[in-house]
Amino acid sequence: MVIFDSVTKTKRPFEPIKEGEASIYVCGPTVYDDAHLGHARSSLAFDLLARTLRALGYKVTMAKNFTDIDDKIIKKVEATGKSMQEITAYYIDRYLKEMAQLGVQRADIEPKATESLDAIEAMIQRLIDKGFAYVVSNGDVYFDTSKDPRYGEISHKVHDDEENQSRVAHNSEKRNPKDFALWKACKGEEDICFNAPFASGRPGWHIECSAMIEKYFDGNGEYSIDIHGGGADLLFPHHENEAAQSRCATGHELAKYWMHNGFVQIDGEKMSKSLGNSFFLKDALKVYDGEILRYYLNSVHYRNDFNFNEEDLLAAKKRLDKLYRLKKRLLPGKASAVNPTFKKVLLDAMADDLNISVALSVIDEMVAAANEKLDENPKEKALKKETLANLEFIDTLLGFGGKEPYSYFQIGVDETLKAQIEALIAKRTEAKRAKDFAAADAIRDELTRMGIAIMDTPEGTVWERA
RNA sequence: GGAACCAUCGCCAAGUUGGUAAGGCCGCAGCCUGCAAAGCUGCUAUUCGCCGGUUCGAGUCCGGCUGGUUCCUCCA
Repeated sequence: MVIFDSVTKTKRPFEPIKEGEASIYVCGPTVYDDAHLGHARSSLAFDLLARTLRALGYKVTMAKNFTDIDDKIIKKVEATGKSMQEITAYYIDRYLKEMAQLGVQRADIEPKATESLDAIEAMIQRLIDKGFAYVVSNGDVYFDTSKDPRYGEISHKVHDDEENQSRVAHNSEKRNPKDFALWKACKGEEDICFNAPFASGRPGWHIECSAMIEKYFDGNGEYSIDIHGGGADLLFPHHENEAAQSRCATGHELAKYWMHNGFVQIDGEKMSKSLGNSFFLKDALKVYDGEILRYYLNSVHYRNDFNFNEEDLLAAKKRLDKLYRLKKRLLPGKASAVNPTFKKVLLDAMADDLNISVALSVIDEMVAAANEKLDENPKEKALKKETLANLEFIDTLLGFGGKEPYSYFQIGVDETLKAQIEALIAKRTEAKRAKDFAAADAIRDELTRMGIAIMDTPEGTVWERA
């Protein structure tokens, strides 16, 4: 496995800190609102990472946190009158359900800030004790970036204090402009606060992740985890700050590899709520099946920016359709063993920093080759069984193609409509038998108007939702 | 203002060590079909934003320009 490390900006061979294992921590969402397409993309990208590493034989432990203490959540509490727990539990539940629709496997560890306060406080205390952090008059605790000579190495940000000074002038008690809050002291009665030795208050955003990683991963004395992931926007300041805190608190580096996924745009425009475009994942899921969205969102390399639009989505759907049409030709039957060459080529592609484009092209070629052979000899049992096994492998590695093909093509068609369609097809088959092609074509037109496409096969007429 | 990344066929998109452009969508022709659809076959960039340079040879390296995105503030 080769991974593009955002810190060195090069592809580096994956050499885990513990032989045969892979520890991954991905920054999850702050749960104050519904998940958007960007969350989906990040989630999907690291799902692919975990699946690939598992397929390569690594024992993967993946953690994805929920930030459930945050200013935006507090604002939502104030705006809705609901409790913080109600709000965060609601959005966590929705997030998990929507990601499940995309075929994202659950993380092995899903830590929450509210459940990690002990670790957070301990780490802050350690930083204070070691002189890397300081408490100011109101009880806020800041990390002293000047005490960490390696601060800036993750994001390659140059210290340009002069310029930044003006921006953060109001934080007068900060010793350096780049210092950031580890703990925010309670401001008023209505604030949501937790007790801590330094002051009643709540943790800063960055410390959560550092503390959770220390809590759940042992590391090897040199690094705490193998891979730290997240959106490209998190590189600075979030990951820079995480790295600094952990480095100073533990004496070793946080992660051996850093991976960052690219951004999602919609129809060429920056994704924002004000645009009113299908910003939320839930809206996209109303229109498109999760599996298609998964295929589409994963069809572009995770580091590239992604321009979400209907035309491309449709092209992606057609590619997936082809795979399922092949699957129709293979059933009923049982899978034998995956073709070793196919497996190797597919895995090699994914092992190259998740080269999904090559992986998908390998699949397309496999599908075409199988169709060709089946055209020649529709009853080739060994081929059918092997192809079925190939499809199973694709499902395990990439998370699509696992459905029963007829149901895939009939998503959103209820039983009544189904019966109606099948009755029409039966009528058409009768008309065809009687060589009444005008009547047969009229029925086909009617089905087309209903959004149903039909195709005649040696085994009879089958239909799909167009 | 500072920094990073990107720019390949009508559209999406691959292309570590420079060696002569994957795959998909669309389109065209053919096979198959009562006709279609589906599937298959063939065709579809002498060319990789522009201008220079290095080299026997560059999409791939270097410099400049143009265009786009991102980060420097909460953000996947």
